[in-house]
Amino acid sequence: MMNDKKKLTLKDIGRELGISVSTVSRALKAHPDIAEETIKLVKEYAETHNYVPNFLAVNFRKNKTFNIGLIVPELVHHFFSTVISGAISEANRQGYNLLVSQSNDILKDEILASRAMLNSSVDGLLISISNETVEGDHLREFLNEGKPVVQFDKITDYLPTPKVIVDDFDGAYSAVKHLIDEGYTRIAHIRGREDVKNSSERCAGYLKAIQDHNLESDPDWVKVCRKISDQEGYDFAKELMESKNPPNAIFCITDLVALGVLRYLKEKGYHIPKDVGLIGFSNWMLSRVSTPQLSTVEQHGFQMGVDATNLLIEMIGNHDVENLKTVEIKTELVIRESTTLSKA
Amino acid sequence: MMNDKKKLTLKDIGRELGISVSTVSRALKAHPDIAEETIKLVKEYAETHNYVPNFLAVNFRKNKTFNIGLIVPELVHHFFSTVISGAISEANRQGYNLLVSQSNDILKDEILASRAMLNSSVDGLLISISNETVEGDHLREFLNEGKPVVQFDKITDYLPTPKVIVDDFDGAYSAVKHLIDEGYTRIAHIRGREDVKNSSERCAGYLKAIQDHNLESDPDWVKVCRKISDQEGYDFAKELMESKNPPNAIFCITDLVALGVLRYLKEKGYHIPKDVGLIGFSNWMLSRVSTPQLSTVEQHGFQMGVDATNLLIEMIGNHDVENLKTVEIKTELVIRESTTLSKA
DNA sequence: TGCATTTTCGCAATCGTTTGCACAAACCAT
DNA sequence: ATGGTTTGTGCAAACGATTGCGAAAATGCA
Repeated sequence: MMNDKKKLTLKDIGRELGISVSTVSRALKAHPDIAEETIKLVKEYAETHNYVPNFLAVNFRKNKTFNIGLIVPELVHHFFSTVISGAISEANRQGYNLLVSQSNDILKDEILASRAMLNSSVDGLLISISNETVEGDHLREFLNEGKPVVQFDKITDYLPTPKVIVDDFDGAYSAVKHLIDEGYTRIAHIRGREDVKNSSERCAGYLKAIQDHNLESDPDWVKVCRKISDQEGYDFAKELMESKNPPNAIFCITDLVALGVLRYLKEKGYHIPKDVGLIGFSNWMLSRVSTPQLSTVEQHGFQMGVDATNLLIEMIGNHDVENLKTVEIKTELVIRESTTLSKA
Repeated sequence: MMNDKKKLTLKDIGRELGISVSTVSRALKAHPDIAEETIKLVKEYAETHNYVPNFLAVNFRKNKTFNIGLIVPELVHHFFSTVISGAISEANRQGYNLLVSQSNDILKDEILASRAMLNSSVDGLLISISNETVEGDHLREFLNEGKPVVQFDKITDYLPTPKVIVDDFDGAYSAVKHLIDEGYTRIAHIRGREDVKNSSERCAGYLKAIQDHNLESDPDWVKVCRKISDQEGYDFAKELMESKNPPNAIFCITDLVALGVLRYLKEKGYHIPKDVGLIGFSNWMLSRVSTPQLSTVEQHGFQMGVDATNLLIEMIGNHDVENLKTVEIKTELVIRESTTLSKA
């Protein structure tokens, strides 16, 4: 019994009340031109008869959808889902809905997803680009139609849009500084691909911290992950520890990789944090429930989602404002068991 | 330099080509009434001038948005984000976009989210209800407007909608049977709240397996989590193992809880799987990267997202079809180190 | 050649809401 | 009373695409 009852329209109300459609429309938004009396009459009728505007018509008329698009490389990912959570929260608060899609880190998929969103007429786009995205012509299409784009986390500087990013450099620096403060002297880093900005920033922060404290550094102590998997962590840990010059602490690009490292170290009987210090990045749930619990760097993903959404909605409002601001979100060191040598 | 160039409309094309709007419209969809020649002409013009229909207008006219709403209790959750991933994939494949929102397991938020979606005019809704949802009047509003709803995972039988669920009973049964096959005889269960269907189903499967194999059972072996946290797992493990009648295997409602159990057991020096067998549910990434790796039950969340979306889109097509089918997705046992006593 | 089809296209209404403008009624001041 | 302002309302166009219907042009057949 699909109850396909026709929805009430302005025309219906006008007919019933013996007034014109335009008056009804204006009365409902309490336009100053309309008599108080009429406004009350209309509003009451609308209320009791449960009038709800046809948003398809409104959107069409206003050329606005109150929908925002969001594209991430991967949805099933602690950090990104946290960002999305923040974006939804803020979008809803401001009366917007969020359309979500993912690129699987494949450019072709990202283009498809963005086209689908452009078509479905979102008012703006939040995007964390795929590893394969460089030029981003598909994103320019948004700008060409006057629809704002805000990049977050994984960004490209090729596109003239505002950006919301984590201060990766600083986060990495303080993670490594923490290791140093705890007394570790031979610190390795398992990083991500060179062409991904976040991973380069973190690596730079790592190097700077080492340098600032005049610690030994060894090119062989920097390993490059391609897939950011725990298995890579395991394998690189093996490589590092079996080398002629093994480190006594490892800073990993992300918690998952650190967990792989942890697995290797425990398997070989190393004591953590006594023999080897270990710190990750991102503060996934993983890091809190592992044994020992992993020290890590909180990225405030929720806040990133909120900020990016805010920026975007602001731009949707002021169409003509050229906004190229970059918001940098400060990280926060989360110290747990895997690095607290001083208390071990 | 917001490039607010007006988009090309049918009217523009008609004017340029000296034909009427209606002919242009029909030509673009190769209507049989239109001459081949005209069709080619129009299509070529549209192509080279990059015509793209104004979907706001189309949607308004057709009273359809090609958007689907999806609401889950929690977005930052391995299982749910996996389901969403499947839903997005299938929705996009069929030309739909997915609007995502979350209820935080709070009824009030769920109502807000569903209203927002109803307003923004989705064509249908996928929902996994919050723990607080019982009657679901806010979901009836969808049905009343002729918009189909499909429930998945966390469902209520009060609503006349199709459902896609995991065969929790069977999954739990086979998990426990696996423990039994491995030689465990005293099996405890840490379950979820009684008023949540999934957790009751799993508990029922557990009990049935125990009973079918004539194993000892003890009411004190069934513990009830309220928040499904790892800390609860830790605490209940302590309770269980310190009791007068400690079990030698534990089946947990979810991997996270199992991880808490694992933490306790390792802390107290129990060997897993030799001293105590441990199996979780859901196959989160957590379970694969813990030490020892956790046995668990794969729920095929991605498939659930795909199936639910499929069902919904089918119903959007056939508005009048009364579809109350329930799709039950089979689970799959994932055997890892934490239960393989026979090989330990 | 004349009439009946068929082919091809345009007119105009429609979806529901918004909004510029005109206009009538009511008011005020001179 | 006259002219001018204020107040309240309605008319009609507009947004862009779709579609039923009618009509002109082209074709077929006798």
